[in-house]
Amino acid sequence: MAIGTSLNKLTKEFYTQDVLTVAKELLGKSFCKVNEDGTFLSGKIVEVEAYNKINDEAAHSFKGVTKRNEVMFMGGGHLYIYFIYGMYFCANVITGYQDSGSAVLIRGIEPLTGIDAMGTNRFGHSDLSKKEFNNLTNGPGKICLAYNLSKNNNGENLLSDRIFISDAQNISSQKIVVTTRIGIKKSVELPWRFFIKDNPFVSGK
DNA sequence: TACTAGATCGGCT
DNA sequence: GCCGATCTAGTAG
Repeated sequence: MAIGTSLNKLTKEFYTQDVLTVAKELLGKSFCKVNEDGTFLSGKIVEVEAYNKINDEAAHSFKGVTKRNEVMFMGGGHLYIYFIYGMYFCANVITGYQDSGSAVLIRGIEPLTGIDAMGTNRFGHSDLSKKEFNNLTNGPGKICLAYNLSKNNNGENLLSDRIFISDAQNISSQKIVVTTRIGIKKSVELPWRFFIKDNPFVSGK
């Protein structure tokens, strides 16, 4: 908890902004988790995608509240974690006010601290090869494995001292690349994927 | 490097 | 029943 309180944690006001604003401004910030044994996991967010209830058929919230997506309507600053393809989890940051149904999917992270623990979570061992290190957190499913995030963490509050995001200098707009989103079939034309140019932990190509 | 298929299961039609 | 906001291992070139 000392760690959580000493860092410059993002506030409720940050998360209640518009989903596209939050998505862009999350780039460069540190996604942090404190394990029960005190291990501090953190990494720089380098790739995100925005999802929105309005005009976005790819969003889980598009058709309204269900048991599965109810966290998306709980208001900015919550963590929405869902199960996909029978074996993986994906982590999203909820944005906007209550009932917004908008979220930012974390797709790429550059590991900073707790790398040994992340390696053990993902590959069963630390002391990673270069190849393993480069594949540690460059994708949404990989991030959840490395941070050991699962259904249990669905709905957690990012204003807590166990899982949170700490502030950092904004990435200059010249270093932010905007493209369409990956891996979806609907609303594919929306340019709502943002990543840091030339960063090796961006997923895909 | 590039493409293909397989793993595996909860949510929704 | 069907299919997905994924990842890996395998094969071919």
